[in-house]
Amino acid sequence: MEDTDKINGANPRLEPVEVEVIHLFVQFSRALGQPRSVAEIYGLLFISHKPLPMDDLIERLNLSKGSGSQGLKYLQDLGAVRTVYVAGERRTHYEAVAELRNLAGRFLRQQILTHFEGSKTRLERIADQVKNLSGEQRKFVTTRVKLLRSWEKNGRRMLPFVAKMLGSG
Amino acid sequence: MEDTDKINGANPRLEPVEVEVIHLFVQFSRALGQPRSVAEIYGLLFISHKPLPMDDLIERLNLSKGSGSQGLKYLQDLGAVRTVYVAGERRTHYEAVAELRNLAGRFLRQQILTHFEGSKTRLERIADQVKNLSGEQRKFVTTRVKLLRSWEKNGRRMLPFVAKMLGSG
DNA sequence: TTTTTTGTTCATTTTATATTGAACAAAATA
DNA sequence: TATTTTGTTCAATATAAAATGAACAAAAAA
Repeated sequence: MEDTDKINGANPRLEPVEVEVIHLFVQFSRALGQPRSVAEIYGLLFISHKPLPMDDLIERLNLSKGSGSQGLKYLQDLGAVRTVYVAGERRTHYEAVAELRNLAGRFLRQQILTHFEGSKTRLERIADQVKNLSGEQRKFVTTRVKLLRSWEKNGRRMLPFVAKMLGSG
Repeated sequence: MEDTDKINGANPRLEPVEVEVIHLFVQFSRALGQPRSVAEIYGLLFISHKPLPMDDLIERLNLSKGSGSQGLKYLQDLGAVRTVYVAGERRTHYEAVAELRNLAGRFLRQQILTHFEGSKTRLERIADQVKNLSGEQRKFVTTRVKLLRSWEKNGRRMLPFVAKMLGSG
């Protein structure tokens, strides 16, 4: 008889300490807007003292093959997980990259910068359109555009800084 | 005949410059994981040189009353919008609070800290469970717990810093 | 008081996102 | 070679989040 318990129940395939660590990463993931399955995969790899193949991950976490494959690909692209060769084993094994140094930077770049892409262009377009306005409104919009510019600058200055601070652990 | 165009079409109730600014805030909102309607409301208030009542907002943005009411409440709680009394007007009017100083801090606190709440407790629980382990695994888990602790500390140190940097515009 | 205006709440619907699993491909083994 | 193992892709489905609008309440006006 197969066991189909979920993480939040009592999954005999996971030890208590593993369950707790996974929960921790799932919490993180909600704050960062990442899918739960990805957090579960990273969490389990993070706390496993030896590399695991995809099979193990999806069986112990009750994930589908698709989620496993995609989640691992995502984490690899992010640099949060790397593949490891294990002697005598055919399957590729994975382990967590636990150094925040580059990880944080890459995450911020991927999550934030891609979204901010084009904001510079759009700001310029807005600045152009100010010319079509007049009187009260023109004056006001001009001050707003200035403010937006300064926000954008501050934001850009901040990102590498945050990455550095996080990476200094 | 009523016009029902969306923001991304040509909404005659919104001037081109307003459309662009709203788009900008919608982009922000995706990066920050906030609902689009909230971004639209803030965007329109941000670029309007006089306070607007809820009616105006939902009509020009094609939002429902519910979204308008909830969005404004959310923005008020965040401190991103304040109410303004307008002489001879019965309806409450709203204007954008454009100072990032406190805003950023409150946003970070609300979005990040609430999610991290309990992470400290959970970390302690994990540290406890280490006692039940032995050998190789115990050693490894111990180092991981130390790492998690340092990450948490760095994160906490960073938040006020970020808030300050953003607020210095 | 009755009526109208203004605004809130929350069950339902819609939309966006994540997950699944079947079909497929590639590589190793028999 | 045929067969099993391992892993990917992506259309279909399930889940979570946001938006709607009807019912309701509160306050002002008639």
